[in-house]
Amino acid sequence: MTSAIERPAVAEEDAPARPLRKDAARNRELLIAAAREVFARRGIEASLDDVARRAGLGVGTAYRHFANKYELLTALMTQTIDEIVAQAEYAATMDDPWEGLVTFLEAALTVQAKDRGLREVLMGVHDPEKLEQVHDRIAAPLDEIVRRAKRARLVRRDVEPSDVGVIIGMLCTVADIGGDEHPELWRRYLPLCLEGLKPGAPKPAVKALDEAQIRRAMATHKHGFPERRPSPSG
Amino acid sequence: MTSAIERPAVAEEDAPARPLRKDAARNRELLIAAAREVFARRGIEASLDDVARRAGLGVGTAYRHFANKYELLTALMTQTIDEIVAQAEYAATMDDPWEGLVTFLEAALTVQAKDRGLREVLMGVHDPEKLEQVHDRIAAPLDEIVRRAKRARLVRRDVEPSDVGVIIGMLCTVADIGGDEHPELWRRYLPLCLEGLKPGAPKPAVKALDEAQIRRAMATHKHGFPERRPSPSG
Amino acid sequence: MTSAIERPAVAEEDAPARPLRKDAARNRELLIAAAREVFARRGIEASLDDVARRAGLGVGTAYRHFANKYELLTALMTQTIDEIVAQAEYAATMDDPWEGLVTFLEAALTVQAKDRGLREVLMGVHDPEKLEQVHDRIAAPLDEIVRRAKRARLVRRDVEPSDVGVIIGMLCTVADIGGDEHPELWRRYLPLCLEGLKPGAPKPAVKALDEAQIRRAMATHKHGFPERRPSPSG
Amino acid sequence: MTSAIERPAVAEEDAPARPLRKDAARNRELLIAAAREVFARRGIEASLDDVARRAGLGVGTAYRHFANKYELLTALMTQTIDEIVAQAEYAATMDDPWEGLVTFLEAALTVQAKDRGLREVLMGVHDPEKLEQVHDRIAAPLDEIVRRAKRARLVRRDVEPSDVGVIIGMLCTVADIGGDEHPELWRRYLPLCLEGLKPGAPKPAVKALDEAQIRRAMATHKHGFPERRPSPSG
DNA sequence: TATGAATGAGAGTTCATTCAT
DNA sequence: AATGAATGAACTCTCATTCAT
Repeated sequence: MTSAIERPAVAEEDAPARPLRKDAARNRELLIAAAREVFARRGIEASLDDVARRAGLGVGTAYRHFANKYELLTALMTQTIDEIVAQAEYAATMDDPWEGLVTFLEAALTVQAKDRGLREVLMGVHDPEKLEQVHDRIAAPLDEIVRRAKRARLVRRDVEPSDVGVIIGMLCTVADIGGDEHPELWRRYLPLCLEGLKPGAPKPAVKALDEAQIRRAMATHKHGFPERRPSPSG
Repeated sequence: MTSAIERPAVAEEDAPARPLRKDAARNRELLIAAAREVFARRGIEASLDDVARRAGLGVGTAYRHFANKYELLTALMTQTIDEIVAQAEYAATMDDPWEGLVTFLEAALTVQAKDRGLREVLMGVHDPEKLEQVHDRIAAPLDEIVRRAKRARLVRRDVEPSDVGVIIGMLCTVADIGGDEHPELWRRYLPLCLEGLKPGAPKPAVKALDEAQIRRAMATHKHGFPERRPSPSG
Repeated sequence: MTSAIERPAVAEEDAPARPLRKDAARNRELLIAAAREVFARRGIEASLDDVARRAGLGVGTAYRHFANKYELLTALMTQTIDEIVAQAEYAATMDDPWEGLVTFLEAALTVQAKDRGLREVLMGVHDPEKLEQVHDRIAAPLDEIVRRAKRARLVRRDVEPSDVGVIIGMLCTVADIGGDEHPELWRRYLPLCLEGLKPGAPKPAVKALDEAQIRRAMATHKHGFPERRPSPSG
Repeated sequence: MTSAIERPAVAEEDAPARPLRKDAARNRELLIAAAREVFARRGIEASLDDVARRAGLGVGTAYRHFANKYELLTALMTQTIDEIVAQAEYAATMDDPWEGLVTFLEAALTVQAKDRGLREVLMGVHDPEKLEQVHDRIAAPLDEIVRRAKRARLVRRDVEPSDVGVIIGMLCTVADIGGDEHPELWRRYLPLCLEGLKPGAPKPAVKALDEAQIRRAMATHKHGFPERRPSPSG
């Protein structure tokens, strides 16, 4: 459940993942924690200076650990994905497949509902490679969760793993709307969404995305991240 | 359905809204169209320079028509809200209440699904006054739509107008995910959401927001738009 | 006589005014020197870009040291005010009260005559708070200078400290007129003004401003500096 | 005493001063009056758009009458100079030379004291040619005023016409300081200055500027007027 | 001729990123 | 390794000036 992130940004390419010196590792965690707080409150617009200051470190240190702001954001996401993957793996083993599905959704939302910056990053991912990794890790347990629910006739045949991802996105939006004042609002719409997956519900005319499609869809640059600009010369 | 945008930003005092010169009116439309395209593709982060360039005009012209970037965004929103309100009013009069509800949702989504910037504005606008106006105009027909559906026992008693607003938001997110490649993806999740409103579906433990709550929630500054600053000209 | 400028603009919170790094301190001085030159020559209309260029630095650096153009101007003014206050304090202790008065006027003018931007700021600053501070510091020695001259019957009874301030302003104008070509022109009009203060000279029909009045008068926004605007970063 | 300005800006070079059509002449006066009001209140920073709006005309019309903002400002000055020249001519004929001198100074100040923009322009003149014309017209009566006062031993031998000009400037500054709240403050400092001209007063060590010098000094570009910028290409 | 829409250079300011200390 | 000063491109907005209507 804790972060699996171990490589600093400076470790180019495929260095053998040498563990960080202890204080460096600590700074990395400080930065991620600070980023989470700052971005959670003010969104991804917040400046890295602010993040660094919150972490009690200099900006330079932030750049030693993360090649750029986007990398830091990605690290946040990765860390969270780690948690969600863990939850998915656990949920995939629960006795009751329905409970597994619900547990997974609740876990994912509980993590994301509190963090605006995180939601922004998760929906606006830029690095197709990174996203591939995420998908590679979540695909199996999510598949399993959905497959078991289908086998037990708890959800329709046309339901796909991508549906679960989309539903998480939808409920993130509800969390956005609810904001700090109604942090549990998404819980109203979770059963609502689940209801529509049940065998009794009509099968929608539009098909779900398959795995390749959802990968591509999410990898498409959608959210206001600037193209990597040419580095300032000075 | 017609545009509510009629006065250029320069009308400062109490000018009687004299109609624009033909070329100015055309440029205004060019700007709005360009803004829609640019913001639709790149989000509200896009610069007014880019909008003007896309319109084939100078920045100054943009500022002649809209006092600032935020006003332009608002104009876009207003125009669309007009359309949606019109749709709501129409839907509220349809013979079949269910068809009315579905028609309204489809209409709203059809408009918003294509426009990321618009969705950002609609979810993130922080001009409470403007948003009040929007709510003031949409409240009555939306109320009517929901009331009729409830009276006909097509949706549960605990369903509120705010639920419809939230569902629109959720489906906007789906549109975001679908992007240009799967522009109809949201149609898969519309029936799914509707299913959850039906009397057969379990009543969620969390209550819907009432009107005052949803107004407040949406008015809360979420998406980092700077406060309107006083002009520095003195 | 020493500079009162010690904290960089970045010290936002309650940092204990840690001394600047050596290079930063040097750049700060470069900036102030450049600002003095540029504003002295071209007035406060000159752009910060020009100031930075003259200092051989980037604009960003100017903004690291001064929150905005206005702050830089204030820093300049503060530095000079320090000098003038010191001169006033010294002049107030001179054996010969008349020599004290003249010495003070000459000192103040010598400082200001060379610097158009400074004169503009001193006459037009509209930060009432800052100006209050200036007055607070200069009031006592100036009072003393005038009081001693009056007690020694060297100037009329109706002369007020504000007269000295006004005379400085008048001579600044002469310096303006003289420009670089006649930098000492103001010295012609200094005895002229002093003559009018002597007991033999007729008492003017119009009374001098008292301290409260001159404070108000000088605090009134006269030279079009924009209000400090709230930062748009939110 | 009324304006002697008769040529529109469009009359290039030395057209034979054809009188303007009546409405054009009226617009010209409207513009100058509006400019006076606007610049008087807000200084020369005010925009031409504001001036034109105040005149009830379009900016374009302003540019038909004045080649640029600076020309308009100059027209203001010229108009005032006309008044002052007329006053000078009148004062030069008064029986009592001292009364003539005082009358002239009071008249000049009365005109200028009320108008901040005017003072800014008068001190910041740009067009050496225009200034030459002004000097050419004021020189004779001013000379006469000073000569008569000297002949009657009312002022020292070293007093020059330029001294009177400088004193006007100094008192303008007092008017600046007095602002709207103490519009008569300059009257306190007029006798003060005059006292210093009297034969009893000591002769200053620094000599007055002669006519050529003061012409040059005032023609020197001192105040924040931008170099004529290259016209925008679009 | 009069109008006011259009233009774009330029101003103040921010912030991701680099680099000297 | 850590720091934070420096950089400059980019952004929003203004206004003198031009030009189509």
